[in-house]
Amino acid sequence: MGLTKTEIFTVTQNQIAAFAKVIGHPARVAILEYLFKLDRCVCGDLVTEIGLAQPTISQHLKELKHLGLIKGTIEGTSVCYCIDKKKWGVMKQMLTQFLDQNLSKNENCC
Amino acid sequence: MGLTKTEIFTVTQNQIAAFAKVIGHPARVAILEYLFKLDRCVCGDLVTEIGLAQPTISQHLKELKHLGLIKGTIEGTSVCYCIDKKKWGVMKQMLTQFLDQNLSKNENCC
DNA sequence: TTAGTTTATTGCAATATTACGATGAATAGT
DNA sequence: ACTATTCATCGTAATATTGCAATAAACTAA
Repeated sequence: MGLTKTEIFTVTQNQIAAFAKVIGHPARVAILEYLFKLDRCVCGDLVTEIGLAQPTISQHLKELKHLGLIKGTIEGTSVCYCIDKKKWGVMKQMLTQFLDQNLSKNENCC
Repeated sequence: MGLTKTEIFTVTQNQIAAFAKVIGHPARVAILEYLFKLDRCVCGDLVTEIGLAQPTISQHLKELKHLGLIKGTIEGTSVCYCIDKKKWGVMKQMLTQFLDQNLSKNENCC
């Protein structure tokens, strides 16, 4: 069907999945890394930096914006994007907690 | 096209995306959480626990296994799954490093 | 106003993902 | 051998994602 049955999972499980999903594409990873590297609002040069067509980049930015991970401010003809640090912190907390589940208790298995 | 252009990204970017992608579905989040909760090999009851049809669960397990996050050992008629702690550690390290990018340097932006 | 610049949106094609019924393969118990 | 159980695979339908050309929208500068 291609349609995720979100209703049978918890809110937290769906949120973790949503955050992870948006990172689950190398173009979006590259965009986020670039925004972090410059550590300022980036106006325009994302298309040449990443190497995908402008509509494609725009679409990836839209998804990142939709989750709130980046925010864009209009600056003349161009739009400047940067990380939303608050939302990034929320994501980091959720994913870290998921990744930090205890690995060690049981050693006599597998 | 529906086809990711992996060749224009770095190996690390693709790996981060691949790990994140597999977590990017609530069923797989639920499966992993359940395996952690029990902290032992789980034989069989994943289907009833998660609430999706058996072929669907089997497919999600296959993806988790393909990335090496879980391993399954045949135990009579059933197959027992558990977290591959070593691989989990690798993923945790990669994603944590990505999430820990410095947020603080520049405060006079956005 | 006109032309140039930059980003968003639309429309489309190709591929991927999600889900499940039906079936197959392997084993255990009788 | 027969049956039941469990998991994997196949086939299929529905939806989602990725990518880009074409176009629109919004602003700047002359």
